Amino acid sequence: MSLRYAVLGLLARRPSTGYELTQTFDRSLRSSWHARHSQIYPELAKLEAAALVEVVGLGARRSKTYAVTAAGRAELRRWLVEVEPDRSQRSESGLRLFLTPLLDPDDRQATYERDLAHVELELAALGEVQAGMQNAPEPEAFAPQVELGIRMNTVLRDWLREQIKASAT
Amino acid sequence: MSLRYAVLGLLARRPSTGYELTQTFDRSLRSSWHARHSQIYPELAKLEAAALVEVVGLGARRSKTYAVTAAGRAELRRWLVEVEPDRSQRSESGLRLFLTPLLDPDDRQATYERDLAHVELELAALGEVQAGMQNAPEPEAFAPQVELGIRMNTVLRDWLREQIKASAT
DNA sequence: AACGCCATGTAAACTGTTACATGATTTC
DNA sequence: GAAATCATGTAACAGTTTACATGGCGTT
Repeated sequence: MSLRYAVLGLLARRPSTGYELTQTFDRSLRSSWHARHSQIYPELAKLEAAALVEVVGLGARRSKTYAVTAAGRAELRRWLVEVEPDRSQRSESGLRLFLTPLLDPDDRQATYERDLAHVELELAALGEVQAGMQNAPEPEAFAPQVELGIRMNTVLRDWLREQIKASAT
Repeated sequence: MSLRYAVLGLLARRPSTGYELTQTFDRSLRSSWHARHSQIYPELAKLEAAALVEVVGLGARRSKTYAVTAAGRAELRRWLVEVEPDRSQRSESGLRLFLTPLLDPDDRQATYERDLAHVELELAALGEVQAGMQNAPEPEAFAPQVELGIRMNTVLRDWLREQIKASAT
């Protein structure tokens, strides 16, 4: 059921085509939700049928720009404030981290180093998002969310460094 | 494909019945992976057919205790060390946090406070896990993983407090 | 006119949840 | 002996991924 609200929420940020949503899922939302175009296009059709979004423009290559309707905005708000959140998560990386103590020291250190390299790339990418946000086209209130991402990744980076140092002994 | 390795990994920690695995998924693994018994029992049957686990004991109420085989351990190691991790995540809470700036200040503050209450419960639960780990029955190398969970939740708690304070102005 | 990217859509296979179903053992 | 919990399984449905399919537009 979350996909519906993910799409609704992204469209509430700015009207977009299905193609643009697909890219936003890959870029901004990859750390919490993911969806392929094969899921997005049918969902847009369903949302349109429910009058929660509408086509506000046709562009090149028969692209359709969607925007949320008033009803869509109300439904998004209702979900965000009134529906009890599902707190369960699904993270293969989390599972791997949980199981890493089962490995012998060499393998363990190798996987921690692989993870560390990835976290550092992630932090660099988030730093760029943060730097590029001053000259954003629209007033962006999402700076704190980026900041949270940076803090989370920093904690993970430091923890990985500690584990690597500890297993080097 | 991760479910297979989640089950294999939990059995590598200690031999268990399907019922016990279900509980472990709910308790220790709820922050990164989740599975219901309806998924676990068929997976155990498949793992047994692939000779990665075996039944090592029959208990009361026709319960079966499974343990990983040597082949299972090798396969788990191969996955952890050699298979490129899928870094994508699935977290409804993350999605909600990402969309919260769309709400007006009152609603936003209310959702942050709901989240804060939940994070504080989570931290309390993790504190208990940490405290109860000294007198664990088996040598546990999972203390750092618990520590990481605590640090992550602490960062989130502090961030939520900041947002609440900021929106109170 | 060939290549690459933009853009949308559908079908089949796989994964995960909810609901149905049954029986054993312990506790009161 | 009734109720609660332990314990395992299957079936129907919902959600997700992978693969298939098609065509438009811009560049070289």
